[in-house]
Amino acid sequence: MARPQQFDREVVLQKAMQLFWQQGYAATSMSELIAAMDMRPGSIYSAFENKQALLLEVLDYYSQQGHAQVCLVLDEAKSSREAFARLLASMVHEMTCETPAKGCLIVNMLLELSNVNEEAGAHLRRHLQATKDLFRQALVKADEAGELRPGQNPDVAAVFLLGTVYSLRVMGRAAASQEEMRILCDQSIHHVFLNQQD
Amino acid sequence: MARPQQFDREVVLQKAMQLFWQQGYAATSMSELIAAMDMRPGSIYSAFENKQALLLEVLDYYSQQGHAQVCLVLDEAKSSREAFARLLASMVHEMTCETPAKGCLIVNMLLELSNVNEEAGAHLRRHLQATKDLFRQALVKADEAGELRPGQNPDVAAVFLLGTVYSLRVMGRAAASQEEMRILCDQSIHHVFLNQQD
DNA sequence: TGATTAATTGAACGTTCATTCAACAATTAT
DNA sequence: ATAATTGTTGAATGAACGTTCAATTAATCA
Repeated sequence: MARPQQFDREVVLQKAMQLFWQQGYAATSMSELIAAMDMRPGSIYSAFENKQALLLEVLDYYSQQGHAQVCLVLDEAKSSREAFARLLASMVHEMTCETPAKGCLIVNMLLELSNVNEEAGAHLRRHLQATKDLFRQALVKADEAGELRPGQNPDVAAVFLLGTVYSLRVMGRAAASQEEMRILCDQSIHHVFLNQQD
Repeated sequence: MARPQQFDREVVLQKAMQLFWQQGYAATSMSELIAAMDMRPGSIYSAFENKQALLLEVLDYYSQQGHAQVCLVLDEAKSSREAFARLLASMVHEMTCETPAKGCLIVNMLLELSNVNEEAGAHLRRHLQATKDLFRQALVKADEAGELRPGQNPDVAAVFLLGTVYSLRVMGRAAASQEEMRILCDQSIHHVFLNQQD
């Protein structure tokens, strides 16, 4: 028995996410958010509390989507090597299909905010830890299936592959070429996994 | 025949650098710079033009110091393997000796600014390209000395090792452990270089 | 010593920022 | 219809931002 919301929460969250992703947190003003979300100040503040809370909800939304994407790719491939190769390749595509590249919202915000915004920093580190756990989980199976190179183990490989992801995220913002990124991915995959014919 | 400057340009640049490094560009206000540099607004503006120009000079200063440090380490070690191992180890130390870790000014600023500050972005990409060139140059010698693993070459290895540096920079801000960083470094060095006994 | 030059000072400027709120609109329940 | 409830609106708010500038200070030179 009241007036219904005119906006779709997920749609306006995506609009806000695009801006934060492209420009960063501090460089995105409420005026720009108001324009992009097509909402008036009062509506935004009644729906999201304030700019900080809006950011946190955007981060959670991105995080959830990211993890779903990772799980999907890791689960449907027929080997761990192929799974991680596809995951890295999709990131290379993501880092190069737009100019200028937006990079990764999480890594961008980690480097912009982790020292000046404790709450955001905690969200971001939690996400990265969860991603590492997903990697590790997939690599335990890979190890049991004998897919890992001698000297590798799930813990080491998870650190190494997450590091490769970080590299790609930075290279994206550095405007590195697709070729360089592919080289890095190939090297990393080759370092962790046995060749398929083995 | 005029009043001499009261401040040492390098000293106040370092003060400004510390703030930008710790907090980022947007999160560092002129008020904070005024306090840290112990200069009044007019002095800062007459010496550095404005906040943007101050940043660019800080970036150039950091860049110059960074390259000097890289050259030093790469030149004085008795093998390329040891040179890069020491370089990465010093970065691990840099990423973990302070809490919260400041990371790397260049990578921090790249992820905060490259999409919203064209001039800063250009400076940052130029620095990263120069670093890659330094790496490549050292790796050409390593290749000639037969230090590289089969399948490696200076171009590929430079991309890979610069990627490792990016990983460390992000891990620093993610509050990763020294142990994780050491694992990543060991893996990368082992991937690129032959074992010393070979 | 007085003139000249340059550096320093700090109050003040206009702008933009994130945020608030009273008035208004749209829906449901009675 | 009317009351009750909630969402929307947009002008207004105070604070903080980067920046400016007239006045002052400190040095050199004639």
